Amino acid sequence: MNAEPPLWRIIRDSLEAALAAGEYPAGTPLPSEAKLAARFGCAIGTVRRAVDELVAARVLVRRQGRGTFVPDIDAMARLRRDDADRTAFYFFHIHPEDGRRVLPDTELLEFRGAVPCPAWAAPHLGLAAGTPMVFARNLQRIGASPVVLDDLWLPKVLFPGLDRAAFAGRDGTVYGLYQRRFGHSVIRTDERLRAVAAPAPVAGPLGLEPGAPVLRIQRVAIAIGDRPVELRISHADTRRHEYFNTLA
Amino acid sequence: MNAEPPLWRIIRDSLEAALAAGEYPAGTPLPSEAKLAARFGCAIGTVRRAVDELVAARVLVRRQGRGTFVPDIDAMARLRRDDADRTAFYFFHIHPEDGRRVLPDTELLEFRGAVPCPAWAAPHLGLAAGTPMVFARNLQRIGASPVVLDDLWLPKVLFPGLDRAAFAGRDGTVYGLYQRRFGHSVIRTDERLRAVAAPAPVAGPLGLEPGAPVLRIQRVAIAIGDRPVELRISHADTRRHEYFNTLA
DNA sequence: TTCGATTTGTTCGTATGTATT
DNA sequence: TAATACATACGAACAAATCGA
Repeated sequence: MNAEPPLWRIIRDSLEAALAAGEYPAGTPLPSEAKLAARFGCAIGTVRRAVDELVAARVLVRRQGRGTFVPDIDAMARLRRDDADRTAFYFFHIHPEDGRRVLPDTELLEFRGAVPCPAWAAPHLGLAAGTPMVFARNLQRIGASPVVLDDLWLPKVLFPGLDRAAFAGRDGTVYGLYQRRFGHSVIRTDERLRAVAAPAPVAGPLGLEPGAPVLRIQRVAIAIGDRPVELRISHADTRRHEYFNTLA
Repeated sequence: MNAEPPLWRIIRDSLEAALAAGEYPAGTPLPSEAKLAARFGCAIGTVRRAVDELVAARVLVRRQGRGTFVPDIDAMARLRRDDADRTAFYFFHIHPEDGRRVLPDTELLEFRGAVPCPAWAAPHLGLAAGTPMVFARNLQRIGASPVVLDDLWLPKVLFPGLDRAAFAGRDGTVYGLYQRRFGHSVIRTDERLRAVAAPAPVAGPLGLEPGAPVLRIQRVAIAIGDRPVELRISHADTRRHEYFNTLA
């Protein structure tokens, strides 16, 4: 009874699996549409339909005359720093209330190369409590003032050899680091937001009174192939900044 | 030097303009792709490309064997009440922390058919301060407990004849009412979130102490044709509920 | 229930334009 | 300039879903 899925869906899933397996990292183009059509034994239009889906899901980008690529997260951020285009800021949602878009400066406050996964964090990443994790605490400044405090939890097995120097000395965003060095291209985030009274360890770095209302953001970053790669707990001071969200 | 836009984009914009002008309301199908192709003097594939874009933007939905329609907001909500599908809950982001998805029950606390637009609200809707507005205050309950307090501001000129009875006696969501009665199909929202100390008028209905941290959501709802139709200030008690957001 | 008309969904193939190297 | 790769547009055939006669 089960009708088989259309050919373009088979091709799309096949491509996504190859991308998740690490073929065609961010710099290298996929085979041309003509070659893919030959490989799959189908018309070029069918390949285009499959790629269209992956482009819509932000897994791939097309460059006319050049080829089709996994997007380079940091390259997009660099090219469009003061642009109105959303894509560069896809994962950076805290902006000044006047609507300007500015990428934050980040200071590494703490780094631990191997800590057991807390029980509360484990289910969000599909892990068992106690799994070895990398932990980092970042303070993000927009302009001069501290605005966001991030706690990052990374499954150690996905980030082999990541140490404090590599983390702090990265060139670009943490997601760029994940992509370039470990092949994890983040394409989606699931976020849960709450208003909470600032705990003391959060209030201090943000320059707030303990108990002041802060925005608590729990984010799971998901890489190509639906693999969760990072759990992040952020606390944001929203007196002069806002969390922007466009649903379209 | 300015290359003219491709044909499919011209067709897409033409269709969107027609939809924004009120042709083809939610129940009635668009002309078939073959008819549209004849009308625009192009191939059927070109029409499909244009419609593809509008489907991706959630402006249209296709039904094989039936036709292409503007989606009926309430019908989607009814069909998928306890479904995992996101679409029905596109505009309802507050959910119990356990992840269940439940549509809230709404109680109308206040309704004013004609109030001048406050100066702080005017720019968000592209209006002048003092423009006549409809104002409503809703209390949303999830399960038994009050969770969200909404203040709605609607440009009166867009909602002629809307009175308390029609507003309170609606069948379905407010966005369903906007669509069925006034032809405003909301397809996008821009939201700005902050954590604030609950003002007294908010704390009372939510059963909170004044000053407790609450999530403040400022939302502009945008209908087909990029027309802002509603400004909503919500305050949510996030002790037992969360604001969910998936970026994909 | 069956059948046919209508409409969208899938797949094929071709030709030409535009951007990049 | 030439080769390559994606973008646009055309056209055709058949499949699958829907609806009414």
